[in-house]
Formats: sequence, structure tokens, C-alpha cells
Amino acid sequence: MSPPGEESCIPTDEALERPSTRDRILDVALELFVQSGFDGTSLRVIAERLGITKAALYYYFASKDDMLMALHMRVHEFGREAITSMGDEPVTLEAWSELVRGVMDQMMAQRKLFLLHERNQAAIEKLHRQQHMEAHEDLESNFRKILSDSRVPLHDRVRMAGAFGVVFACLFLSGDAFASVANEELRALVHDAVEAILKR
Amino acid sequence: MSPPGEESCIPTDEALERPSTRDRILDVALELFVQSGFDGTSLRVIAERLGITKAALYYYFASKDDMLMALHMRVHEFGREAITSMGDEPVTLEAWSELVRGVMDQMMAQRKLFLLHERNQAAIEKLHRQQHMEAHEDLESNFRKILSDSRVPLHDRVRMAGAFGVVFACLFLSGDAFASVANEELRALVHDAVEAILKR
DNA sequence: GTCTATATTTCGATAGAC
DNA sequence: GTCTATCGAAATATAGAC
Repeated sequence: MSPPGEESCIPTDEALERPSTRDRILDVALELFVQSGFDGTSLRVIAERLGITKAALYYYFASKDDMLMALHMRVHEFGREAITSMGDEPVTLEAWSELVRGVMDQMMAQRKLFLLHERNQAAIEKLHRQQHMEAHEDLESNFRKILSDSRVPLHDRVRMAGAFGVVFACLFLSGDAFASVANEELRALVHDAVEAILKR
Repeated sequence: MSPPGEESCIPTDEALERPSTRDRILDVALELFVQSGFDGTSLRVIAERLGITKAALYYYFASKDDMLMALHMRVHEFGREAITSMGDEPVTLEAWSELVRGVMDQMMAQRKLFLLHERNQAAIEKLHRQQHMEAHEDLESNFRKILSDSRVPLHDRVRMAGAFGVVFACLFLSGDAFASVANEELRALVHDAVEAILKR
């Protein structure tokens, strides 16, 4: 009993601790949700890959949706600071360039988490509806809100959306076309392209 | 009996004919697959919205997958000419600009069809696996093949991917942020942004 | 914490009348 | 072409022993 929620990570014995069962479940779930989609992944295969049974999963998660929610929350942490750093004043192209660069770094570091969102939009939106998460403040809704800010010239907003699209296309839409390119080299090339689109 | 396949459209009586039941089914399915995802849409709700029963759907389609496949094929027609127009010689930035412009027009005209693909990648990939569609020649696989062509400088390939991302972000990732903008105005602004990224 | 066993539901699909 | 009725499969989720 007393199923563990999102426990605070108090390192009891230095950096010796292996990932908890809960985290191992989430790692496997993330892998499979990206590969086969949320709906295409049954609890049975998740359990099988972990070497446990379906029922054991329910000790850690109240439902399958709960797993998706836990993974969804992981992404939030990243987007939060980046987005909230922009206040309510109109965004400038220079500030946007800075933001896009930061988001790109996070996307490269947490590739799978962002792929999860790209490939399971329907399932995640369903979650949002069920849990009445109104003022949810996630990355893409804030992204869209900024792009709707009529105080910023339309020309600039299109460039801002486009700059983000450059990153998105190079990291995700391109599949593994750039997989053989070193991270630093790709980062520099993408950043130059972003600059080209945001420069006046 | 004799369930109708993809019939050739011989206009029997001028432009008088209303959409066939088969097409009405596909229209509703497209709407719902985009809204709730393929897996999140049951045949029951499709039938209900059409005012018929589940069983009636099977007169027109052999399976639910068959519906998705029919919609998938609709997109193919668009991408084909655009992609096959580029032969096997290395793509230039100028040719790519032309191609991106054409794809953008098709995306604006057939928005829902492209949304279907963006939001149901997992389901469509599963289709491809089951039907062993190897040399499938669809839009995104050709897109990725071109971006992997090592005869083109990496710098240019990143720009090409980015240019496509600009379109993608402005039309899809931005949601309805640009919904109030006239098509022609948006088209011009996006194209300028694409030019900025493809210009040497 | 993990198991076996089972309840419950929903969905895709089929059979056959009309 | 569309219906009623039903099948069979697979999934999520629960109960309770260990």
C-alpha cells in the first residue's frame, strides 16, 4: 500500500541509487509511446519488457492515463522557465532568437520527450479535457498566445513562428536525415538559419 | 453486394451529383480522425454522425484501417508530382524554393488531409508495416531522402529542411494564431520568410 | 511489491434478414 | 444498402493471496 507519487529525490546514499521501478516504468513507457503511439501500446507489452506483470504497474500508477500524465509533466519543467521569462510586454525578435536557442537545446537534450508530444497530440489533448486543465500554461499554448499578440507586427510574428519551425523541422520532421551530423555542428547550422529568418 | 472500390468519377449527369455515401463517410472520418485521432475514434461515432449504423460502413469499407488507407491515398496524389518532378540530380536551393511554394499551396488547400497525417503518424506507420509498402514514395520519405543526399552541402540541406519547417510552423504548429489573416497575405509573408532562409 | 485470476467494457467485425 | 443481433478479441482495471 501507500503507492508512491512523485517522490522528492533525496539521495540516501550518494549517487549510488539506481533508477526506481517507477522511473524504469516511465522510461519503457516513453520508449514505446514514441515508437507505437499511446493507443498502440498496451500495458501488457510494457509489463513484459520490464519482466513484471500488468497488475504490478497499478501499484505505481492509478491508470494508463496516469502514466502519460507523468511523462507529460516531465516536459513541462523545461518549457516553463523559458516561456515565463517572457513577461507580458511584446516580444522582440532578439528576445525570440534567445528563446528559440534555449528551446532547441532542451529539445536536443530531451528528444524523446518532445517526440512523445509530437506523436501523441490526440491522447494528450484528451487528457487535458478530462482533467479540466484550463490555465495549463504549457509550451505550445504559450507559444501560440505569443504568436497571436497583435501588438507585434504580423511580419515579425510570421518570422517568429518560422524560426521555431526551422528548429522543429531539423530536429524532428527530418527524421534521421541529420542523425550522422555532430550535435554541435547541427546546432550551429540551425542557429544560423534561425538568425537568417529573424534578422531585419 | 459488389462493394464499390475507388470508382472512376464519370460525371453521369453534369455537375448535378451530390457526394456519394462513400465520400460522405470519408469526410466524417477525416473530421473525427483529425479531432480525436484514429484510435480515439470508434466506428460507432462515425456511424452516428452519419445517421446510419456501424454495420452499414462495412458495405463501403472492408475495415477501419481501410478507411484510413483511403484517406491516406488522397494525400499521395498531391505530393507525387511535386516530388517526382525532382529527378535524381542534386537539388538546388532555387528548385527547392519552387517546390516548397507548391507544397505550401497544397497544404493550404487540403489542410485537413495534412493534419490527418501530422496527428496520426503512429496509425499510418502501422498501416505501412502491415501492407509491406516498401517503395512507397510518399511525401515525407522522399523529403527525408533528399535531405540525406550527401552530394548537397550540409549547409544547404539544413536550409532546405528549415524552409519546409517555416511553412509547417506557420500553417500547423501555430494552431489558429494566423487564422484571421487572409490566405494571400499569409502566403506572401511565409514565402518571404522561406526566401530569406534559402538565399545565399 | 508482485503475483494469479477475473471482472468489465469497448471495439472491430460478421451473419443474415429485409 | 441498411438494418438487428451477436461474436470474439483485446484492453483496462480490480480483488485478494503471498
